[in-house]
Amino acid sequence: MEPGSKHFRKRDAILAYLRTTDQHPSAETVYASLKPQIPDLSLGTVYRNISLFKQQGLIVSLGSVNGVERYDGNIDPHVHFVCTGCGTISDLHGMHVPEELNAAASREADAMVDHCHLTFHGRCRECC
Amino acid sequence: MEPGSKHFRKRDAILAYLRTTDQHPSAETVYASLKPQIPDLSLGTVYRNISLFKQQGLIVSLGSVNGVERYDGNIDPHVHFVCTGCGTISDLHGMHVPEELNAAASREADAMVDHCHLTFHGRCRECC
DNA sequence: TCGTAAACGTGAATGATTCTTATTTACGAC
DNA sequence: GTCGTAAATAAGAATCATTCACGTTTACGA
Repeated sequence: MEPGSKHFRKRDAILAYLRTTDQHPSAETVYASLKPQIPDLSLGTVYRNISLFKQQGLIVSLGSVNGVERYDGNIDPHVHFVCTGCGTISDLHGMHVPEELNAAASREADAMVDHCHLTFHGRCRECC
Repeated sequence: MEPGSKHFRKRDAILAYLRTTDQHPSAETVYASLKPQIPDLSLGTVYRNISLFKQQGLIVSLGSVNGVERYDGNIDPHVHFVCTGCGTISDLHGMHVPEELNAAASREADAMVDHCHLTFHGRCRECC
């Protein structure tokens, strides 16, 4: 938002939160995290804006873990690890999917591929 | 089931269907596909058995597409393409995630990785 | 000050999935 | 064969994440 404007206050807070955290939160988590600072925030607003950000490509969905969709405000491609015990998602910045695989996938699928997700699943140290 | 036994009739039909198709169906799709042959099949049975198969490692979940979970009866690791238009999931048998990446991920995540999913997203020829 | 459109809060609606409960089924012991 | 038991099931209610509908608030420009 423009400085001094109160327009889009909540929308911006939601996006800022998603961009700041590395927790890959759910909508509920975003809501719970912002509620103390923004007492009149509603869950509907969180869902509405998250869905807007997704459309605009400002955030990405990481899919659902235990039936709850998770989001990432860091849109440059990276690899994830999901703990099947506690549901924690963490970034694996040390690994990369070679860009050229997208082209290979396009060819094999006979489709227009625009991105891919590489996700490892297992149990973190705390969960086993 | 043992030959000659009628025990586990529906359970086996569900597993057989999942192993036979390459459609990566949802629970609803499994139900609709088997209903004609098994008129007294119920959706609850499909969900119950799918959840059992998942636990036992007989099938894998591919995550949700448009809010609906999808399953694969082919449990050896392979790559998928998901069309964001029509929701079709197809196999990319020509591509592989090198086994040794699991070890690298274990190391970086400090966790016990047991499998990974590589999924490309885009639009199939019919959808654009 | 007024009009307008975007953003929002609230609560109802939706829909996939899970749970509950009573029923059916197969099989072993007698 | 009959009875007891445990697994599998059908049916429908319940749950819960997400979306929708609608009336209200807010900011800004005319």
